[in-house]
Amino acid sequence: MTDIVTRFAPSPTGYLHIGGARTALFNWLFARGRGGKFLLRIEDTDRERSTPEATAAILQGLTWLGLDWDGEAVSQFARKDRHAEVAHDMLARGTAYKCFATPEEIAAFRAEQESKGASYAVFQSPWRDADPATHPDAPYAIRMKAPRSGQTVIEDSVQGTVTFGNDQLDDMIVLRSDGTPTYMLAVVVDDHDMGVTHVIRGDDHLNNAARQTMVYQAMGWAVPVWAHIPLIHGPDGKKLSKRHGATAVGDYQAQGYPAAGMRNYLTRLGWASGDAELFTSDEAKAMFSLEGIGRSPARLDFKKLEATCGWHIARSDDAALLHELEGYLKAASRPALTQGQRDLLSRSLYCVKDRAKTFPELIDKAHFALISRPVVADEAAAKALDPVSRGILKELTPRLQSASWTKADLESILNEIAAAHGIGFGKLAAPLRTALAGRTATPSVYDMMLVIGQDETIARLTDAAA
RNA sequence: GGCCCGUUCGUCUAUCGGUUAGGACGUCAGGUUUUCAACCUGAAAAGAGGGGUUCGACUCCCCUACGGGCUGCCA
Repeated sequence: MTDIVTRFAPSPTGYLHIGGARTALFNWLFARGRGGKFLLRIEDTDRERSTPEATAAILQGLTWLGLDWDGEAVSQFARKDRHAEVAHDMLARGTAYKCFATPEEIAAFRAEQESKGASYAVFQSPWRDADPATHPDAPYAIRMKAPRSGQTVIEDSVQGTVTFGNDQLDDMIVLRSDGTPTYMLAVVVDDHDMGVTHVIRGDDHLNNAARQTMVYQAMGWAVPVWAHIPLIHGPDGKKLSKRHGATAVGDYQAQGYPAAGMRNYLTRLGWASGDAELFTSDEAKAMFSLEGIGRSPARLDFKKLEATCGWHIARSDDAALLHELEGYLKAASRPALTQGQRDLLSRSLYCVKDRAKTFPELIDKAHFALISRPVVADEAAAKALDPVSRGILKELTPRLQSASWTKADLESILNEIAAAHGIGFGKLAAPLRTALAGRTATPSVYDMMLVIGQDETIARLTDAAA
């Protein structure tokens, strides 16, 4: 069994799309779960549309998601000489030919076919069987000499056996008249040279697989295992677009979704292994297989994404969580934490992290720890502070001065006060909550007091009682 | 137009000829509770339509409908 080699091959024409990220994830899971290699290749042969900024954005997106690749990212453009070499090799083998047809001639051919109402218009170059010597000095493109009859069969791990009639496939150009390779050639040459054994990519490439198979055959190379995965759709079932909101992985980071949750959610989108729903990346690597990939496009469901992320946040190590949260603040262009906030937030994580689904939510739950006096109460919280409750707070303060500041001690003091006034604990907790956080929805009053400490607690209660 | 792919609860999915069609998110109803969450229990909720094949089809075949992809000297 040869070692498994997968790759992710985006074109750097924009940010890393969420669908592309999932494709990368599947390749990563498959390779990493089987001791194989996961390679990265930037398909930058289209010089017009490729930008270094897009390349940087893609690498950044993969890095944030935690999808590490082996070796350096390969630039497809840098390999253009090798591509040309293979094209000429095909020429020498007689599996390709020089075509002098101009784009105008080809366009005219298509227009004519269309006007005749032909069901399909596969361009048949007159140069396929002509002697190139009759037209020696003109620029030419190199076209694949594809079989005109019979069929080409794709054995796809996801889609099954897919058969194409060769009469549907034209003699595609492998090397343009300016000497640059087309995608169809470059992708095959690179995958072969890089030793790629499994091509896992979007099913928009399924048709291409047939033509690419012809290149493999023309060169006598082993065809890789294909796995064409369905694309991701928006919540409305339509093709994912800007209109649906977040389509770039960077958007998800900026919205505060944790990377582990994104990986888990994206793994389950279009793939399943029994009833497994929530798992770590190590578990995912162990479970992942091509057989588990679904055949129909999946829709994005933000509610489920959030639920998944909440599970991961709750289980995160505090230090790692804090670190990632700070990465979120930066990505979202929010102010960084002060050292004091960092400490308080760190101390409060235990009582807020199992309540938050995203980082902004986590920060909101930890509001009581991040604010400083004077605590400003919102409208609903302010209602809990009436003359009676202020009196109780006043009475409570001296008791807290001498408390040992453990949960048990605080509990007995508060229960005692509540009992003394013949009120339920809830009646006492409300004004406390207002005094400590200025809000009606907070962690437990004990946790808040323990996190902010004795001095700060007493100061806030004194403020509120005044 | 041609070729190719797809279609199970609202959503993600399990099922690989025989199940009361299972799980998860969401929704709804209870419970727990110092608030909000979290958590626990329960409920409603699905095989696109039509033909076959078979003792028996969600599962296999065909047709239709709907959705998607490809059809470039883009990737």
